[in-house]
Amino acid sequence: MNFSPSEAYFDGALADAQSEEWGRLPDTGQSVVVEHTSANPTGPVHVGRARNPILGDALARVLDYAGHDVTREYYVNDAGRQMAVFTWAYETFDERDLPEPEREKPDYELVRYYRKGNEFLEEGDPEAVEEAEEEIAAIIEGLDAGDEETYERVETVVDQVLGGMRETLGRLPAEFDEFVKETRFLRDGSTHDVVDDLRDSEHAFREEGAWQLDLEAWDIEQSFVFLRSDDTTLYTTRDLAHHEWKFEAFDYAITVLGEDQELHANKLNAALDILGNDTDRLEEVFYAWVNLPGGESMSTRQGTGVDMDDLLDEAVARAEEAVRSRLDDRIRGDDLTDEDVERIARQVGIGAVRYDIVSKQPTKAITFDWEDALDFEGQSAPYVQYAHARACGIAAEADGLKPELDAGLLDTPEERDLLKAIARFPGVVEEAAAEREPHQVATFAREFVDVFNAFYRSRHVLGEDVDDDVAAARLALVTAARRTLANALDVLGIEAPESM
RNA sequence: GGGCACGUAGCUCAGUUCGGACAGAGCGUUCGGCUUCUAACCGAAAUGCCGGGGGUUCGAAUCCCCUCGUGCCCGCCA
Repeated sequence: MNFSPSEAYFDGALADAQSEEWGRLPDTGQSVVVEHTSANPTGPVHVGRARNPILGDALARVLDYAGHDVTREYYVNDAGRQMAVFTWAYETFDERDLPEPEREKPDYELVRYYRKGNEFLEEGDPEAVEEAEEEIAAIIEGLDAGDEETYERVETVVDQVLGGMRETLGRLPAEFDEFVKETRFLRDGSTHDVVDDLRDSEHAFREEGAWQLDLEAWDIEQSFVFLRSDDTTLYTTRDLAHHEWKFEAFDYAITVLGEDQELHANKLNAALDILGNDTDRLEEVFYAWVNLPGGESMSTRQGTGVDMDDLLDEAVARAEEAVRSRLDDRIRGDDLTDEDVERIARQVGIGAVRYDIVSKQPTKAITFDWEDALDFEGQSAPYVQYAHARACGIAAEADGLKPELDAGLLDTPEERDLLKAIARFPGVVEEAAAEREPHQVATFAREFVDVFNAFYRSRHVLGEDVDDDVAAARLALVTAARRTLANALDVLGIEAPESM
């Protein structure tokens, strides 16, 4: 069977793609909360977890383009043992006994206490360690009981560290609509309500003083402890209350998690089911680790790994070098100021890092490699950004020419291929959103550029040998291509420079 | 031991849901292209038992079973 699209299809795509809204789908009326990153506020964001904010942010963006009402949530784990250890360490150790911070930034400054505290607990004098453990336990109990003073002590640490982390994440950029603190569900009593409800369920039992759930019916062999024998709650218990809040506030909830969280997620789902929730409204997107070349994993506690700030700085520095080295043989006469160079370097450098991560299937493990992450040629953000800048260049040189929306004048194979590629974009957004796979948009963007470059090479817009009406139609085509590129990059959270 | 994921050119990866044309890109290698809207680009060449074995099918990278390798998980941690 053979069929081909009608002229109306090409005319429609050409017209629709002139809009800044190109690729956006009609409102679904559905609210979706995308929880991502949610890294414990223990120290600087490192590259080992870089996939979470980049994937999560891109996922939120593609769902937004697909017409959902998206809320981006960072769940702040401020109630666990880690934060109790951190708070104790912060109050106990003297700054004079700590090494110099790697950066003048609160997350780098405070993580020194956290590392020192952990080191002490591992290697310190047993009696002193026991004493410390008592203090730590007191903090956990204070939080669990909703004690205001304890809450404030912990908050002092959490808010400072989180502030530093937010700054780093903002560079990607990964920004959030809500920072939801775990302690909120202790202070409002909802965690303890969950405990009461679970205790009444037919799956609950008590063993060695701890309350737990038998999840055999969900094919989970390990039981789910929801109340310790000392009657304090666990992270997972609080997460149940957290998710009941999500069910209350949103139609749909998606969580971006590392693959190590899968069992936890399954247990959480089963317990939410027991509590009578519609767990079809909850979904997880898992990603595999970013590891270091030697197979070493990145750890905040141990201080191994590459800090995200260092990666981004290096990316921007290399991009600036690339921009400057090209300044001399630029043909286009738009003199770039130092400010322009810096802006472009930032857009290109950070875009390259983002694209490197967002373009791959999240379930595949990545070994971090400086050269690969900072490659500005081939299948990369700069490749797509460059095509966008070229398209902008044509528009900038086209003074006086008015675009003409007439696909009938665009009948060469290169023009037809480009029209078809433009027309595909909304469908790609729809598919990527439905599958929760932002990397499909990255693949589309790269393929789109191949088609655009074929057109760019063979069909000039501005030239003495091009008829005026054809030039006008081609200008409209270039505008549509430019819009497609800009919005595809926008879905991925990558900026589209108008000049490079 | 059990569960989940991954294995496609020297390297990094698309394609696997929903089976269909000689399996596609980029990097690297070899050759070629800036008096023409930006060469961070483009063209050409070489490179593959799609981890292995079996099965289903007219047809399998794709579905099923087995197997090998790698990562992650199997806490009254988060």
